[in-house]
Formats: sequence, structure tokens, C-alpha cells
Amino acid sequence: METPNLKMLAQQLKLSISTVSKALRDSHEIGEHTKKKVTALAKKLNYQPNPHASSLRKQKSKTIAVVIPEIANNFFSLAINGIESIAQERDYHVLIYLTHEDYTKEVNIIKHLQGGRVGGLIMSLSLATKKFDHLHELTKHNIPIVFFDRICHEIETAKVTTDDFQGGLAATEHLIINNSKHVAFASISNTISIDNKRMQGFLEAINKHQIKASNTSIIKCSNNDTNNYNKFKRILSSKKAPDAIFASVEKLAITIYEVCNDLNIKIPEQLKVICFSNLTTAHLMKPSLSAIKQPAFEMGKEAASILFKYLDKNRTFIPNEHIVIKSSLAARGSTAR
Amino acid sequence: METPNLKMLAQQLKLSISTVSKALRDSHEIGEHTKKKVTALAKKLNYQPNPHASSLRKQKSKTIAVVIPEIANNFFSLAINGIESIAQERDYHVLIYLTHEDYTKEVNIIKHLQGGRVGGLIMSLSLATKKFDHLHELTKHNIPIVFFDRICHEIETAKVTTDDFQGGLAATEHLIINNSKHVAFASISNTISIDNKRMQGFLEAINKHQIKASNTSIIKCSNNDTNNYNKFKRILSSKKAPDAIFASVEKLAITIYEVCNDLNIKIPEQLKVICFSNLTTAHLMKPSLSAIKQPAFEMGKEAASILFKYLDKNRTFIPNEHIVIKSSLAARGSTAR
DNA sequence: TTTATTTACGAAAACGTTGTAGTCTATTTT
DNA sequence: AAAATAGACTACAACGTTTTCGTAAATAAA
Repeated sequence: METPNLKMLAQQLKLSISTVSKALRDSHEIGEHTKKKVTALAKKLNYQPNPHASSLRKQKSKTIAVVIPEIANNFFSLAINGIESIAQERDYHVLIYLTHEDYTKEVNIIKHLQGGRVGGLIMSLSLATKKFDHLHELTKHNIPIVFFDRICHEIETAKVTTDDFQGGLAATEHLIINNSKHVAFASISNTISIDNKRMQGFLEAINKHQIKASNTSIIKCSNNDTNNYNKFKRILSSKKAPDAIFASVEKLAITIYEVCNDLNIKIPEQLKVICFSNLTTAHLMKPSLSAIKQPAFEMGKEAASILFKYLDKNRTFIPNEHIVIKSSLAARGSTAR
Repeated sequence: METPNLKMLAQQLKLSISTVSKALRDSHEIGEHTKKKVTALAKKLNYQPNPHASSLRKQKSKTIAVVIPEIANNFFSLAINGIESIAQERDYHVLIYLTHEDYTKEVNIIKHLQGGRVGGLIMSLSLATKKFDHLHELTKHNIPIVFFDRICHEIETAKVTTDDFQGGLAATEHLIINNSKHVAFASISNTISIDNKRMQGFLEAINKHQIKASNTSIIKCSNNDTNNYNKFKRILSSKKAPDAIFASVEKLAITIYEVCNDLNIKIPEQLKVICFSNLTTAHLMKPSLSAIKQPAFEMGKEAASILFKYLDKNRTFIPNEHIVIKSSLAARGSTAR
């Protein structure tokens, strides 16, 4: 079956292409009678305007890209959920790209997007990204970026995060209040924004409660699960092992659970664990996992709303703005006194 | 900064637009010397062809849509991961649409796609979908669909699933072998393909092991967590409660865990639980959750490979084909004898 | 009645590519 | 030396929209 287009409609109705086009877009230039006829036939033939032609002509596409490190992760999939919900409302389309925490992949994806496939993008940086030339280049090409979670300070635009500092502070204080003597922070990367903020919250709590430096440690992890596993194993079997760990991200807490299972370390008796997480099954774990829950869905919605607002106005420059959405602490078994 | 286009390149090089276009696409009509000059300038200016113009002209777009019920779900996010990995390799772009298990949303999304925004789509049906006119219509418009997981038998095309029947059989046998006397199947919907297949596997196991009908039940659940919770609560506190449940999908098993927690029912002593699942933390739950693990990532990859194969060949009709990728049973605490 | 103005439509030029059909020069073939 | 061919390039139409500009007829204002 031929896909109907304006020409086809025009011929059948013995009208010009422009009249049909205008009628469908409810232009005041077209009479009511004609509009009725046109829309009726359009509905009958199931006409849908060709988006490529439309995008080309209008030089904008009602399409955005979401560039994230990974998707098999509750935080990011919830965020996409939020983004998509707003997009569907506003009739925008969402392209998805995964960097898999790889800088080169991120650069390539961004390069591709310079062609104007999308009007803008929503992005969370890969762990490996330390240079931002590709992002500067993209904004030079008039494609706005809204960052969420792992934001880039260098680019002037809107950024949506949760209160990572406050969350880090709260998580650490929660450990201290529950009688932890030697608290550690497990960091996933020293370059990404959120990890830093969370660590600063950690340090602030240490400071506030006057914990001795010798009873504090920073565990530098990476994105490699096996390496992390071995590192935790080493640390937790050493003499001066911490009795509480605040993990920057969920996956580190999971690795800690695995190590504890294998070393037969009891949580929370011997080790308390808390982390930033969006696991839906945190309350069903053994023991149930205490967590700082990020408002992932809301963060996605907020980021999308901001981007769409500017795109709708044809504004390609988004001024600096930092939206912070509050996280909440769920105290569970893994930090019980 | 102006986004460079062919015209701009042509002017700077004092060549025609067609020459530049052909040079960039490495046409034999263009001399080596010219090609070098063109590609050099293109690289310098960071030229990226306008995808809308290209798609319009070529009448194809190197873009596919993925239409799924939800994304905050390990199975679907892993599947997307698989799809995206192949797409990135093949230079395809992936649009994502969520139906949220809603028939009307699904129909609207499909309608939109008739405009030719995408070359094809990969899809898993919503729970609420019982009519398939929208899908027939789409294929009439020459947009091929590849189904995965929740497939549609009515449409002639390629379908990718796991061995739901075998998985259902294995899961149920696993319960029976581990000494369950009254086994139940928790169904999420009686319309979707996978639920049916899994139930058939369940029934086959019942049959094979000659379980009496009175020691068998089918628990009809829905997509409403609260309703499911209440239903399980009622059933599990009744006198003839089952001592083992095979849940069709992960979310039902989670609800069962919650009910058991609240009713203080011991898993696996009083109730054994197994389900189809892709939870990464299944082994850390209390008790660890026995599961039929679906090859979600591979299913996504397979579905994408098939679709791209046909799109690359400009074939819009995909003949019937059912690819089955094996699942595996992980026996854990929730079904221990 | 003549002159403005409004209403309802159509012609045509973009948007940036791609592909077909030339065109011109230089080389080879007869 | 004339004719054919190959090589390297250009002109131009098309893809399906959107939008600006025109224009004819109908209506209102002078």
C-alpha cells in the first residue's frame, strides 16, 4: 500500500498541496468547509505527515537524544521512564544512546548528533569522560544539552541532580549514629560530579562528628566488578577493616554484599552498609539494604521539561541553572544498630 | 556557528554540490585528489550530513523504534541493551516508546510511526492488547515489525522468545521434585503469549507427575500490584493454600515475597517460590530467589539483527520465523527442600 | 460607483541530500 | 585524422513538507 502524502490528498480533493497542508494544520487561511473535507480524507487514508520532510523544512525535529552510560540499572531506567512520560505528553520522540562508560563511544555518539538529528539532548556523563570538547562542540552547533545526575560543570546549561551532598552527609551520619566506629566511603570514580559531592557529604559528617582520621577511609573503586570485589575482599579481611561502608552507588553495595557472603561477614553486626540506590527489591534483600533513594523518575521528568521548554521556544541556549531534587533515606536492616 | 552543509563545502572548495556529495561517499566518479581535499575539509569543519534530508531523499532512515510496555524492569532494559549494542555496531538509531501496558497508548504510538519515521520496529505487546489492527495497518504501510517476548501470532514476521514452555515445565518440575505438594501458577494475564506458554509448561509438569487437580491452582493476577497483593494474601492465608508458587513474571514473585513477609510465612519452608526473572540481586534476597533466567540481552540482539538484516536489504516483508533462545534455571533458597 | 479590505485559495521556493543524465576534456581506438 | 571511450566533474530534478507571496472573488467602506 502506498503511504499517503499531501500530493495524494490534494489530487483526490482537487485542491492544491498548500491548501491541504494548511487545512491539516488548521490555518485561518482555509475555510471551514474545506478543512472538514481535508481532515476527513486524511483520517480515512490514515495520513501521517512525513517526519523527515517536515523536520527538514522546519529545521527542527521534535526529537531528543538521551545519552547515558548504561540502561540495565534502576536509576537510569527510571530516569528514562520520566523522560519518556513527558516526551509522550508533548509529542516528542526519544532516541537512546548508551556509552557503556566509554569515552570514545560517548564522543562518537555526540559527533553523530551534530548532524541535527535531534533538537537537543539529555545526558549523564560516562565515568571515563574527563574532557568535554565534544560537548562544547555540540553546543556550538546549537544543540542544547541538559545534564542530569552525572553533570558537567564546564558547560553552561541546566543541570538536574539530587542533593548528593546532603545525601552523603545523611548516609554517613546515619552510620555514625548507629554506632559505627570506623566508617569508609566507597567511591566509583574520582572524576564524576556526584561521587565527589557524596564524598564531600561524607567528609562533612566525619568532620561534624569529629571522627579521627585513622578511623576513616576512602575506598577507590572502579567500574570493574572483579577488581572491586578483590579490593573489598582485601580490605574487609584486613585487621583495620571498617565497620561501616557508605557506597557511592548501588553496584558497589552489591559487590560488598557478595564479599560479605563469601567471607561470612555479618551485615549489619560486623559491617553496616548504605548506598545511593533505586533497587526495587532493597527491602527484600538479606539483610534489607538501607539506601538513599534518588528521585530518578522526577529527575528525568524535570530534565525533559526544561529541555522541551527551550526547544518549543526555539531557544538553543539554556542558561545555567541547577535543579536539585531531594533524595530520601530509607533505613533498613543493613545499618541496624 | 553555522552547521556546515554540502553547499558550504562546495563553495569553499569551488566544486559542485554533487561532486562533494559523491566524494564524501567515495564514489568512483570522483578523482582521488578531489576526494582527499573534500574529506579533509569535511573533517576540519566537522561536517555531518543532515539526516532528515538524507532520509527524505533515500526514503529510509537507519532508525528503528523499540516499543515496549515498560522500561523499569530488568528484562526489558537488558533487551534494550542488546538492541542498542547491535544498533551502534550497524550505525542504526533507536527510538524508544513505552506503552505502560496501555492499549490506547500502544495504538497511538503505532499510528505515529506510520509516517515513516522509522524503517521498522522491535516490539513486545502490552498486557492490554487483544486486537491487532494497528499492527496489521503498520505492516500494510511497509514497516516491518519484529516481535520479542510478548509476541503476536497473528502477524506474519520474525519472533524471538525464550523457551517459555520448557522453562515453565522445568520450573514446575523443580518445585515438584523439591517436594511441593500443592503447586500453583501465578499468571499475569491470560492474553499474552508468554504467560500462556509458561502455563502450558506448568500443566505439562502437573500432568507428567500426575498431580491431582485438587492440588493444583491457577492464580489469575493482573498488572495492579495492590490487587495482586490482596489476592495472594487471601490465598496464602486460606486453609488450602499452595505450598509452592511458580510466578509467570518477576513482579508477582516480589509481591509474593512481600505478602509472606507480612503474613510471616517462611520461604521455602512453608512456601516455595520460583519465577521467570532477570533480577541481578536474586542471589542476595531473603531468601535468595530461584529463577528461570531469560536471555534478555541475547533476545534483544537477535531481534535487532533480524530486523537490520531485512532493512539493509530494503526488504519490508519478513517471513514467519520463530527464534527460541534457551533460558536457564538457577535453583536458589526460595525452592530449597 | 469606486476603492479598500477581507476571505479562500494556489504557485512556487525553499530545506539538504542523492542519483540520473548530461558535458567537457583527454586519451585511446580505428 | 576522425571517432569512440574513459575520466572527472556539473546541472538539475526529486524526496514531502512548510511558508511566503500572489491573486481572484466577495464583501465592506468611501
